[in-house]
Amino acid sequence: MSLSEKNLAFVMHCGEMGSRWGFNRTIGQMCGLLTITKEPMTANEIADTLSISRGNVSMGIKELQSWRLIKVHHIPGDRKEYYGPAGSIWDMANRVFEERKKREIDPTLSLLRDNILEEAHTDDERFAQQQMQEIHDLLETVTKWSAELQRLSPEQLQSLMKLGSGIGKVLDFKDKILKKPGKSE
Amino acid sequence: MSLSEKNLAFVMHCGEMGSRWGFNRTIGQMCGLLTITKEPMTANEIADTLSISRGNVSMGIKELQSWRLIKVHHIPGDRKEYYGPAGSIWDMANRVFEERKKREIDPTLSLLRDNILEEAHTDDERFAQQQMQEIHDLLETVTKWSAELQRLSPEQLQSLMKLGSGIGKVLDFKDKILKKPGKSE
DNA sequence: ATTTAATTTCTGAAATTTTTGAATACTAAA
DNA sequence: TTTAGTATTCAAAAATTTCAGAAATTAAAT
Repeated sequence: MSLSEKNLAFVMHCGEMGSRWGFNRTIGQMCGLLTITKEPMTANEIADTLSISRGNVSMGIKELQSWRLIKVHHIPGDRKEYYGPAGSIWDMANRVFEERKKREIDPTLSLLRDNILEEAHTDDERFAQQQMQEIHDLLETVTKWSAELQRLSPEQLQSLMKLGSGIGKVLDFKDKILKKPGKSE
Repeated sequence: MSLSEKNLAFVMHCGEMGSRWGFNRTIGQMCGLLTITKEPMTANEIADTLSISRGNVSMGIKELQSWRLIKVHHIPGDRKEYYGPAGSIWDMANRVFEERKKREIDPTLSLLRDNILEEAHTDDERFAQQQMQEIHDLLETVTKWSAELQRLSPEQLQSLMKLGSGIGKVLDFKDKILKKPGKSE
């Protein structure tokens, strides 16, 4: 199992970006490799292709599964496990996004909630609390919004994405349109 | 300069989240501290408050400045530098987002572009290239979109964010409304 | 110019993270 | 039950990152 020069370059790039994307080098490489490889690969093939230890691959697989980025395939009469991407590119991006939200936003949101509930005593605390409130509100909006996006049908999403600079126009219309009953929130 | 228990908890939390947010513990703490502290602080105050070395603070400041998250204040007749947040919470979130895009997406986008330009020779390469094309298109859409969002006025953004589940409805209307001329892309 | 106050850079030590590879566990077939 | 093929675990080694503190630098004040 050896990669063409270009494909190798891509896989290595994934490794280098790995840590920025939330995992480590090896896992980034594995993810990249499985994404551009047509047929699912065995753990040993992965290890050989990337020149890393078998144990490392095993850990990497576990991690990628916890991100729900890869899935296992089986071939009848063969007891090896074959790994491939868990879905489309779009699916994978969504998973990464979701998982990162869980790790990067949710814990902070929860801490902020607790903190905001308590009463501020000093002036310093009052100012701090205001700031925390703002952070909280911002994170909550983002959270709600991403949940909203995930709820849209693929067509709607497509439509929204393609909107581009049209978004401003549509927003302006929105006010006129949504003059239905009263409160909605 | 000592922090109340609650504020300390927040600052330490920022430290723990630091690496997930793209910097390291110390820098996370510094960022949190400066954000909830009303008055700008000197490097020494920061070092004392967080019990870290003066040199470390200096490096942290440089890093936070490269993220454009803090700015310097001067007090007439005082040659120390005072550091405070570079803008509102919203501004800061934007900066982090922007900066991370620059670090996490742009390099990949550029690699993918190069890769896609070349011609695929083998079947494996063809498949790989298809996948890369998809990743590329996705990242480009995200990029364009975030640029679009940044172009909106704060009011429009507010409006968009508050939309929540209304987004679906608005999208449906959009098709009817935008039945202007023909192509828009 | 010299002194003084401040900031920045640098180095190696410490802490943390990643990786390996041998030992162990698992599982299906013989 | 045993064996063979496979996957997983985990302690130790390697690599990387972070950090304190000293030395160097810069800039203001005298």
